[in-house]
Amino acid sequence: MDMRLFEYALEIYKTRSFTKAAYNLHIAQPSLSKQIAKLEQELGVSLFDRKPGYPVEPTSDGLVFVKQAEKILQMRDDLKREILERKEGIRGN
Amino acid sequence: MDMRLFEYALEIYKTRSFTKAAYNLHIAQPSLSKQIAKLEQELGVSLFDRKPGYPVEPTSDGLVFVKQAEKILQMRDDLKREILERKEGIRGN
DNA sequence: TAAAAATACTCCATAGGTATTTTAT
DNA sequence: ATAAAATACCTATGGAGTATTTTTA
Repeated sequence: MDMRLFEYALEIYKTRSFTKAAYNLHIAQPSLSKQIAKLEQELGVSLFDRKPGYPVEPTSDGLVFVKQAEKILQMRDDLKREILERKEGIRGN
Repeated sequence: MDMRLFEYALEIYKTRSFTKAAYNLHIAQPSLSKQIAKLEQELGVSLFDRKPGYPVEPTSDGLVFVKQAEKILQMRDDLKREILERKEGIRGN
């Protein structure tokens, strides 16, 4: 379960669509479907309800997952930025 | 920058050694060295000071990185556990 | 000279791609 | 009939391995 999957799940949540999410993530739709299917298998729960003709809906597990994923991604980005700041700031310690 | 790298950096921090960390992580020492080198390049900072004959020391950037990495890994594990609990608990929502 | 990390390759697992099929409206 | 997701199969990137060299105390 790595962070790429967090980004994938989050984008599906935001767009309510595998096709749109894949487009925004710059990967092909089947690649995205496969990754999510694998993640759902690994967790043993379904994260999204799909029904052709309707928007993709997160399950209650999916909602928990996506919300926490968002926090974790935020922390990672904060860390990256902090290292950047330390590198460029006037700081010799 | 994915979570595998967080685990790698954390183990080096704990053991103060690439060789011991690689052993604990069940990967070869050169593989670990390569991954850390790549990470350091990506961040543009050095995370660990190596000197043959002395324990590996985290740099100040390395310390910041490792501490935050630890928190992020903890959150990921919490999420995994939470999904598990929801699956197995008496919960129908 | 002995230890630990770095290099230089080789290999393979899997993320990702293309083509097609299925599904529900 | 259509649009979106799933399935089947193929490709290739990069994570990991083995062998070897470098470093410095």
